[in-house]
Amino acid sequence: MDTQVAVIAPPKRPRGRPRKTLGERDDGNRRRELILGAARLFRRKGFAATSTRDIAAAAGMQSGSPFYHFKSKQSLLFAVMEEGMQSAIAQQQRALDASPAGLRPADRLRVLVRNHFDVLLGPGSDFIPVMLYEARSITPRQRAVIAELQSTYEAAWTPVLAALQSEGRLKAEVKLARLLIFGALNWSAQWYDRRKGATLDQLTQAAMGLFIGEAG
Amino acid sequence: MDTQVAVIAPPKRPRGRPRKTLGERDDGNRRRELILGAARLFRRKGFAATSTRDIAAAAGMQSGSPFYHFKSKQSLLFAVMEEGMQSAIAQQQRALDASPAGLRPADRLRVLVRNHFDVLLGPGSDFIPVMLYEARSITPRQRAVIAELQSTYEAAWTPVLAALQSEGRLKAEVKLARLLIFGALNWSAQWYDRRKGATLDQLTQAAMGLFIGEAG
DNA sequence: CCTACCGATCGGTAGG
DNA sequence: CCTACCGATCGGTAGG
Repeated sequence: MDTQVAVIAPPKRPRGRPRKTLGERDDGNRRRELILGAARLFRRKGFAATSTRDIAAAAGMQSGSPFYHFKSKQSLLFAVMEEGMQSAIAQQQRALDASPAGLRPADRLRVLVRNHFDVLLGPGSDFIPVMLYEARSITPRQRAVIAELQSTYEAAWTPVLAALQSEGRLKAEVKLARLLIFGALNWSAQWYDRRKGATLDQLTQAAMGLFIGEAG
Repeated sequence: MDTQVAVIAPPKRPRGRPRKTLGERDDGNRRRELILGAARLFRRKGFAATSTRDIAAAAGMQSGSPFYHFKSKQSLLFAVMEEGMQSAIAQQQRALDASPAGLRPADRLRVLVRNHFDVLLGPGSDFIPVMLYEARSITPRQRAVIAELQSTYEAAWTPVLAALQSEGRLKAEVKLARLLIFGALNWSAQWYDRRKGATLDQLTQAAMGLFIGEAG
């Protein structure tokens, strides 16, 4: 009679994993799921308070598996930030491309502000808030990469603000104005509730009124 | 011959503790040192990434000693926030009391903005940034206490903004304007560097220009 | 407030 | 990607 070593078989894949459609490869899919889940958790609980086990569970994995895709928890955070910035840049470019050619500075600013609220508060957008609030948890080198992406994003704003200033509609130094404006917008990630209160259009209207006296 | 159990005597009080001046009691002093050190560490590294050992060491204590003064790490965080808000309220009240009686709304706003920058960016003021960025780490009940204090602080702003709006100088809904304005100001805690760049007066000027078109 | 300690949890890894 | 695990660290406590 041979000895039964494992009396109780461990449940196989206790949490449901996303089933693959026939013939569908998921090369980078699990990696994406990790990034998505991490973004959500990092935003809700903060980077330091989120365990890699939380993240693994959110993707239906075992506790050690995230390290097959990412060499460290920190590199996962960096991936969230980098991906967030890259898609924000792309989204902003699309918004600008979709707007009429001869737009006057005030209307151009409105496009940028409205799009920024989308990036920040739109559905499924935890990436940018995480980037904004967890910067101290990445290395200086990683921070430099993110800063570079931020510069690209902000580059679209500077000429618009400069034009408004020379029109006399923006009464503050451009560089400080940009910092203050981004503050006003970014802070909304802390208080905005999609389910109640203002719509993103109303928010945009209020911001435009505040910054350049554009009446509703 | 008796057995020597402890061969190497542990160093007594390896870290220098603050020496007491003759006759000076330090009833609440150590508690204050803990709060002060915690505020600095929470701001620099974040609540979750700061260990109670870090905090103890900053106050020259052993690792278990903070729990003689606070029942948990979280209650220490709450103490930082509560104390921060209470002194911010007091400081704002002093600023208002010290300003001339018949001040017009725009100048009253300037006093509030300038004082807010002081609260936020002045020397030794880690308390408010910690309160702003670690709200998710306290209990709902504690959050309610902080929210009450914030209401008191903000109460001074609402009539000023309402007056500016009816003057036509503020072109946005008062409630949204207040949220956007606090965002613009609060965000400065993320980027302002006391050692370079603008002074707090210049910051105030830029903010006034942006919000109500007050030219330099 | 210190000493000595505990149970829990954490990020990460070797080997498959 | 899972299994099984490790060393380190953490918040907190009993007893003095």
